[in-house]
Amino acid sequence: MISNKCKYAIKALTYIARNDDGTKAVMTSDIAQEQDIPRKFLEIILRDLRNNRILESKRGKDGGFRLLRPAEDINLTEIMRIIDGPIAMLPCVSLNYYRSCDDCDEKECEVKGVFEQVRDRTLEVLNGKTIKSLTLD
Amino acid sequence: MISNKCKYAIKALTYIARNDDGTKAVMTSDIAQEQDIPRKFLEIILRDLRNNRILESKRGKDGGFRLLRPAEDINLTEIMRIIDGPIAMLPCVSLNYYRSCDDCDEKECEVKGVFEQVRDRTLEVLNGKTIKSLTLD
DNA sequence: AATAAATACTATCAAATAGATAGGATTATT
DNA sequence: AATAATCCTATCTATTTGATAGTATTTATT
Repeated sequence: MISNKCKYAIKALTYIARNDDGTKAVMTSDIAQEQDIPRKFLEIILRDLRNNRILESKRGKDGGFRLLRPAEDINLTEIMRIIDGPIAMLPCVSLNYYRSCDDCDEKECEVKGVFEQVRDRTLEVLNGKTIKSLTLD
Repeated sequence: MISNKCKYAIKALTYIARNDDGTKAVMTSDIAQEQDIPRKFLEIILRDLRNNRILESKRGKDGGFRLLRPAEDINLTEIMRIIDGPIAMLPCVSLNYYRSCDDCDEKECEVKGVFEQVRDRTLEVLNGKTIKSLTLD
């Protein structure tokens, strides 16, 4: 399961991609209202995405958020890793958040192989998905 | 991520499948020691699997656990669903634990489609894996 | 019948995570 | 100066995770 937070992040980014007309930034309150996301919680999420160089922000009146890169260059995996951490189902199989298992010898672990396959198939799908591709449905 | 509990369950079942020689049941303490799983925690897991008709148990001296069905008839998905619940990454996309989203209209949700694909690819792998297949590595 | 050895059951607990909410500080525009 | 937006810090509650403790019950053996 991905967290609600992560789903909110994806929906927010998609909304921003769709609604940035180039004239002014997209406001938290608009996103919150349109996408039905708790506003204060969304603030945290957007700040997080900004700190991770997915968004840029502008403060003060007419402030808001804007994608720092083109929507077709922002991959879903990147967002999921920022918000939720590993995509893999086992730490010992994670490409970006690898941690070894205490309880098994990785050389002969039977479970590991299965979840490497799951990871690869999952990434085959997710690597093909960008914020841009989500706006085209 | 799957829980430790779920990984323990899979490892325990694989151990039982490999070590049941037909003469006597496999004991919790042996599994715990060999697979490096906290014994009391493992008790809970095995009881859970027994209550869900994956294992049968025998109490008292020479007691222990045994698969209720052949290892090739016990699918990984079944174990994962018993221990961790849904396999899908979103409730609204789960085949066995469906729950609707409060915050989106499923008819036009852009996020849903992606995670349906992930679910399908994941199940393609997991549906092909049984406890038996894990013992053959 | 007593003993030993196993599972079954109930209760509890600590730490982490999820999912927020509150309130004020800061910045930019008008 | 007023307004409207993000930024920041702190806090909170409920749930889940990952266990541990202690006792009751059952079975095989002696």
